[in-house]
Amino acid sequence: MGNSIGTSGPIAMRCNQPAAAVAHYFTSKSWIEGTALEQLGEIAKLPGMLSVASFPDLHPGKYGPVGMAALASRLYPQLIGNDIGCGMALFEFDLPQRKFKLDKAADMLRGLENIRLDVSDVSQTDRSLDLEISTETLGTIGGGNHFCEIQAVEDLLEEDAGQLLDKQKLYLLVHTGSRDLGAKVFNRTIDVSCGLAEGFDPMSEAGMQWLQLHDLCVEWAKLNRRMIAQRAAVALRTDCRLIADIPHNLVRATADGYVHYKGAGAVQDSAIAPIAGSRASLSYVVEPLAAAAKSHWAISHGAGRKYDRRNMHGRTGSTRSEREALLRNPWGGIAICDDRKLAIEEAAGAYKNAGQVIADLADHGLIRPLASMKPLITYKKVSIDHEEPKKDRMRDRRASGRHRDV
DNA sequence: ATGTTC
Repeated sequence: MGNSIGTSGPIAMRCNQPAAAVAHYFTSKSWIEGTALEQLGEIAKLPGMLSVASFPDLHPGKYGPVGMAALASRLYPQLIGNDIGCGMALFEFDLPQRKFKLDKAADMLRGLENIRLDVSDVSQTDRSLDLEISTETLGTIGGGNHFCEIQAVEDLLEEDAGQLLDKQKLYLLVHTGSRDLGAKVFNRTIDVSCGLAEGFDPMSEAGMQWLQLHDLCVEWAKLNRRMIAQRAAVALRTDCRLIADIPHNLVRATADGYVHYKGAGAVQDSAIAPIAGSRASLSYVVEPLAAAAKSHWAISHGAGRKYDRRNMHGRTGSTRSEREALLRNPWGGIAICDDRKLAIEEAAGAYKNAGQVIADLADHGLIRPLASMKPLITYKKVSIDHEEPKKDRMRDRRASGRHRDV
């Protein structure tokens, strides 16, 4: 019997192949749901799986756990899912904190996604891939856990952190991905393949096709984060500068195979990386260390969910004070989210403590925490009523004829 | 995750 790894045969040697080693880069202080660990075990048994790393923000996902990096000789599109290229990007505004008025800035940000963008250099169609490139959704946040957030440095945790981050300035953390484009690619991939369970041989037609579409989504998602930062800068009448952009939903080819990052920041060649907090915990800026080579150059991407979305309904938001609390944080910051269901799903209690995530990663020598960042304005979603720009701001904004359910 | 979808 030959080794099925690297072949595209429909029957893989799932039973004969020993499970890949699974490394845990978390401590007992991080609570990990049993389902997530079971899913991790299933991933390790996939054909061609070589090594799996898991992180303290690990939690269950639809096709596998979120918060892991998996090295394999085969390609598994379902491990990446539909939001191909999703990531976190940190920008610095050329705006001193002393000039910042929370309520005024929040009002200015409300029209964020209507600010005109020049997308003329984004090709509309990729003929070789038979794919129409979305431009309407470029520069938009999306739903779920996506956001863009104005932050300020809470604490510089290392002496040299002051060279990278300025306590007087304002920052923007953008968390979003490839929107409808990635979804289109994923749905197409599911449609054309008889099943994704055994993954793709990277040299097969289907494997190469997916990887090409994937690369496009990764680029589009990165551009999307830049466009959002650009729009936020225009809204606040300032400029911004990219500090770090770390994708956490993608595949990277290496000499050893293909690393599947699922909700795990791909930090190779990055001097610093943002790790998102939640409505209840600070975000962090960290330095990935050389030891991260053993975790396939992956680290956590955020606090990690404690409760899934459905589980959150009924837990909070029933009283007026609870509803108001959904849009405030302990540092005096606010959230812009007109969608109450979304606000409940993203409530403070839905997430684990990002501080513990950071501590666990540091314990394992993967990172050096540089700074904690406090949330000032978290932009999530604005309703149709608020999408119409105010008359006196029509100059640099475009009226939207689009509609969406909220 | 998706201008989602039961």
